[in-house]
Amino acid sequence: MKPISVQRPPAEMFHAPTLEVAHALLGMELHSTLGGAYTAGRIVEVEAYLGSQDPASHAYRGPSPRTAAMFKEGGHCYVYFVYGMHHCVNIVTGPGGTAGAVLIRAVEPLQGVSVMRERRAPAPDIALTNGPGKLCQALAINLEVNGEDLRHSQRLWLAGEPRRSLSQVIESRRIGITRATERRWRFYLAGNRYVSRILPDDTPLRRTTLRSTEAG
DNA sequence: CTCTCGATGCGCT
DNA sequence: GCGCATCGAGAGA
Repeated sequence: MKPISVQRPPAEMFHAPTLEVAHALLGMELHSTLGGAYTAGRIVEVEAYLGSQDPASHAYRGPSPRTAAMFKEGGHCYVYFVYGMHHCVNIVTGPGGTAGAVLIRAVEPLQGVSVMRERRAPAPDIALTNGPGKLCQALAINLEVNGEDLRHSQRLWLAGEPRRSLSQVIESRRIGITRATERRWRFYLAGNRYVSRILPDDTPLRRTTLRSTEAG
């Protein structure tokens, strides 16, 4: 069994710029007691959505009943229902009134794998949590916890230390959207088995500072 | 492996 | 009506 963290991250991490929160979440853990069982997974793939500055964001045109949770303070979650059958979960970023969010696209199972198998049957183990809809099913995440404060919740919460090194992070274009596809705001852990998709033009994340010339 | 397509509910134009 | 931050099955390379 892989080690599980019990410590919640500092609440300040959710007030960093959304892209930084997306990076920091990689490697952290998402824990759930929803559906009458304890399940948890390590976050291995995320996408950033920058609210009013991002045509691909559900919040681009401002708040609506559906997207109200995105406008909460950083550290809450935004859960939505899509394609008539799937749920997806986001970590909200920034101060209240703004709508940054980080979609959790894949986790690596850490706890409650047998329960995940029951919930996801007949999927093979590799497909338990390697997609945004799949992981919500495995962790029993649904609209019941839309808007939950993950900083204090006993039903759904984050654990572990925010990531600092970006050396194992791959940058990619976002999956399944039709707008703003040129913005490479999908990030995942290099080599991780549970990443949902590898695209031909994926590249290691480049540092944006201290970099005056192209790579040699 | 890749591509295509149907399922299925709901928010928005 | 249209389209959707998806998934799984099936066909073909």
